[in-house]
Amino acid sequence: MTTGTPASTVDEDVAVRSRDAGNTRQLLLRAARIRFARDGYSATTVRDIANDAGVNVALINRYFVSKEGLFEACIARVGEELGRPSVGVPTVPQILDSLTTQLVGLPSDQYPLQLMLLLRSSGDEGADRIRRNIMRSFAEGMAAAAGWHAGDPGADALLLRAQIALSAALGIVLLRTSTGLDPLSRATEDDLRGPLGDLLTALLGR
Amino acid sequence: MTTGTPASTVDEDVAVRSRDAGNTRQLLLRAARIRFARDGYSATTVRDIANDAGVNVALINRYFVSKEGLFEACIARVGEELGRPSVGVPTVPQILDSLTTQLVGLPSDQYPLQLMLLLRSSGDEGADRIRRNIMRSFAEGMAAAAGWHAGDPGADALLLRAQIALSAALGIVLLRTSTGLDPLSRATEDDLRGPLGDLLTALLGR
DNA sequence: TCCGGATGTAAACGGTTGCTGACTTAGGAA
DNA sequence: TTCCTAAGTCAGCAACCGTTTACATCCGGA
Repeated sequence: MTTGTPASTVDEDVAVRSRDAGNTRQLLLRAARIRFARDGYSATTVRDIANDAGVNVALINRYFVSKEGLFEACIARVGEELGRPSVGVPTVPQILDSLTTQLVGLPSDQYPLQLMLLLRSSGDEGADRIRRNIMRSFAEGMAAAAGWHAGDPGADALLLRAQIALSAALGIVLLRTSTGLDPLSRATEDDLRGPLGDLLTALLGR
Repeated sequence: MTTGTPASTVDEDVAVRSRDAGNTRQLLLRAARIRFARDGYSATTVRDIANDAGVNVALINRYFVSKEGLFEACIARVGEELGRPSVGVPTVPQILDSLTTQLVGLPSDQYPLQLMLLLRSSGDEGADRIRRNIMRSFAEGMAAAAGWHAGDPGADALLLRAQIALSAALGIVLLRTSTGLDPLSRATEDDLRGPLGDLLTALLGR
């Protein structure tokens, strides 16, 4: 059952040196991201990842210590790429824009890898802590658009609403990718923007 | 890593006959539901389930053919219990009520098992089809509250909104149970009703 | 009372898992 | 050219996976 659909063996980066530790690390990371995001942690085997990356299995343990370590590196990379802080407090429409694009996936990838990875858990405390921190800051960014600011006492209600909005986004990603539920799974970015806009303003205000 | 926290070995039903196929089937189903819901399909082992149920492992294959078969039986039971058709078309407030209670879990269970199971996939086509059908009819029930009725041409937008509402509910369940994200994970039914009500009316109208 | 099917048990099967250690090989520094 | 280290290979381990098989045991109907 394991192998399944290969995650489109990564073969970009022409003119690579034949022996380049940094490059093989990247190859492993890219392949692992896709596998973990698409199939989940425990359904993914290290041999699958190594095959997709075109790399020997043992190198996973060399460069990432363990399967857990590789997963944690994937999650951490999501934190870096998703956590690029936009200068200043974003507005609700800005949040809507970035969310909808993240939600259908960047055109370069065929999956919204970042958000899909956020849905996955390995059960390991290290990776889960990173994941939680990403979500926390993500939600705080959304709450800030509604007037919330850090350390604000008694404003849990606003933070809760932002976290609910985040839940909705992740739920949409999950149902779009892991079920064939129509019209949701076939909906385009434009189809989603309207309902999602209503959802956001209802939770966070105009 | 597998065994983990035991899923509170099921020991209800006093005065059971010592050898009762129907009863052991139920024991296996209850234990499996908790494991699958809490840990996911591939992270759950048949030995875990059998231990929790206090039953020999081989009986899983006897009564459910395979691990897949057991999972499919769990999903099907969700369909039965969740799909109890309320007479007539529900109103949005009624949907809100049933959704919030389902969302925090029935007081008898410590988890919202029904919705958590809906989040899980085994990759098997049989179980996934059942899952999809449950979600479809669930979303159609919600859309009906907003005036949608089956076969309505061009009303995909309304069905899409209902499916987004369902996504939101499932996303909330996922984040509440699989991450320690506060205040969301500690929110009570009352805390959730307000934001969730706004969300529903924004998507489906009053 | 006896028997036969239903129910439960124990052990093992082949395959897969993550991981390791001993090894070869490439490629730059001397 | 030589040599040493980083990078990659290979075979295999021990544990675990889902499943099967052969066997024990119970219990209701004859």
